[in-house]
Amino acid sequence: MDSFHEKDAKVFKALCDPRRLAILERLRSGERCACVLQEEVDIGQSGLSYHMKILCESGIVESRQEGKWTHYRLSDVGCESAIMLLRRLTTPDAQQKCDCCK
Amino acid sequence: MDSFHEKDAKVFKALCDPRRLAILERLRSGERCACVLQEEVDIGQSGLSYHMKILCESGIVESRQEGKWTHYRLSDVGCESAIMLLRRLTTPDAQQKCDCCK
DNA sequence: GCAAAACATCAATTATTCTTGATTTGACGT
DNA sequence: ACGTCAAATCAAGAATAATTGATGTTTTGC
Repeated sequence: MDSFHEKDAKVFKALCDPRRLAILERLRSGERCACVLQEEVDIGQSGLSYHMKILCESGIVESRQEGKWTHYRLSDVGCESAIMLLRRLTTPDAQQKCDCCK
Repeated sequence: MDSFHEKDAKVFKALCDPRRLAILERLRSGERCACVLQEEVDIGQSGLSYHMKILCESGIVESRQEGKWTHYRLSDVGCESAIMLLRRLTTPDAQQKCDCCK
């Protein structure tokens, strides 16, 4: 299919899993390291890592390495561009009717 | 899992498929009946019906019956509330740090 | 009432995503 | 260099979602 729709879909794929939404909700109150997130959302280590990768690749979350810890936080830029994308996708264009709608 | 996250995820599930994004894009330029959409996005009849159901159930699209035709259009209310949901999910809260972030 | 058109639904297959435990990698302290 | 801890990656299975063709439903025209 169209590659730009694939790319847009990726952002929403990051948002369409309840566990990832639970993670996002935790990050709203500030940066967190993986080990803390893991407890807060009650998930296994490899499971958290899997979901964090998806969130980071979508651009909504960014990570910061500090020694052996990884800290995650919401990305201002990523979040804002996700909102703008959604707005763009749902904003009406020029008003044209198809044939069968007169 | 938390049922409210399940419910929120549903909106984004509607948006995370490239074919559905292609459909949305078509609807931006105005209402369309299923038969026209089907041609425009090059999909089979039952496939379109499947995707339209998901879009309608998310609230982003609404449908209107006219005889044997079904017309679909973007829902102002649904689109706006999807944007507000995304904004809410990505807006930082009170700034608290977890223990290991000092 | 019958046939056809426009969709919706169903059922079977395929594809994708999620989960889980095991292994690997990289950083740190000793 | 070795052991340990934090995460990432891998691999196998389970769960979900998408595709496709067949069947069902409703409306319209005859």
